[in-house]
Amino acid sequence: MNEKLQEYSIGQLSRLSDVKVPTIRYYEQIGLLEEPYRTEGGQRRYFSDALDRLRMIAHARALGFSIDAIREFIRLAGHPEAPCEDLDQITMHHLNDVTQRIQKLERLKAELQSMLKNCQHGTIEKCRILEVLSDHNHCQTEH
Amino acid sequence: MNEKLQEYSIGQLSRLSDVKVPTIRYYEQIGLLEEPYRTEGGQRRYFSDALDRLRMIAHARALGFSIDAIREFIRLAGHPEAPCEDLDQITMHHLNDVTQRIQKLERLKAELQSMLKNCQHGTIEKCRILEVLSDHNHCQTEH
DNA sequence: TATAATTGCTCTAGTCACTATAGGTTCAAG
DNA sequence: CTTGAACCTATAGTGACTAGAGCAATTATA
Repeated sequence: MNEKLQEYSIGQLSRLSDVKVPTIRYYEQIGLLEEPYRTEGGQRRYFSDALDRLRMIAHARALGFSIDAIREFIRLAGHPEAPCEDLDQITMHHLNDVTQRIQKLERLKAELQSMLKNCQHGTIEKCRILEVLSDHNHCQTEH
Repeated sequence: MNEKLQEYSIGQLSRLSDVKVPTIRYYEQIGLLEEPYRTEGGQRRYFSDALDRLRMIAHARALGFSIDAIREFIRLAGHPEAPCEDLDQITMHHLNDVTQRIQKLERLKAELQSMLKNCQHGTIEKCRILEVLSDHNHCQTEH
């Protein structure tokens, strides 16, 4: 049996995490990922803990958290005994953000649909799309 | 009666359109707004047509259209004899985009809500938020 | 009319979260 | 030992602005 720790090159880490190679280097540069050890030739070599963290980062990004929020997650993960209120706060804040974005987009969707409905498929002169775009008062909703 | 055309400084235009001064200059720079005439001292002076266009741009931006899409609107508006199908196409494309963005955000919202629901308000160590972040398999939906 | 306050000017650099490119080096397979 | 893929650094580019420095012009007040 192999007792040695599994090592990964940056390319392997990329394939395993679905994070692009330049992005991994970028995360290292901004301090999200620890600097890994290097081979004699200067190439990065990672262990599975780096993979775990990278997956966590990728997942949080996919969930829409900002880099700063992730930085905070990582910081909090280093204090397992602390209460998780801060964690809650960040998540709640993000949820509010997402909810607002959805509302905005719903309004936009309604307006786009009405734009399409109102277009008589004639020439631009008669097309209300430009009209709607030019005149905010045509809007049914605030934005 | 004042027969002279109303003139606006960039600051007045900004207040009337709710577009910030540097943004107006930026729009001019990228060719969305025509270069206005200048006073002897070199300051920009606008007429109401610029205000109309700026409002149109601001409105389209608020609706989520990209600068490129707006450029396209302006181009099409300059050819009123052309069929408005192109415009329709842009709008339709945008509508699809918005619909997809909404769907994605709805999934995200559900995920965040379940994360918060599962939080036991104890310590970070036991908090499921970090757990969920670290393990994609906790997710009910794709993202 | 003098001065002060405000607004304007250009130019450059910064934001976010990457992505792309150039030009060179190291590694692993055959 | 050679070849070619994968790696390295450094710089610049993306979109749509935003911020700052260091001046100049305009407008309001005394």
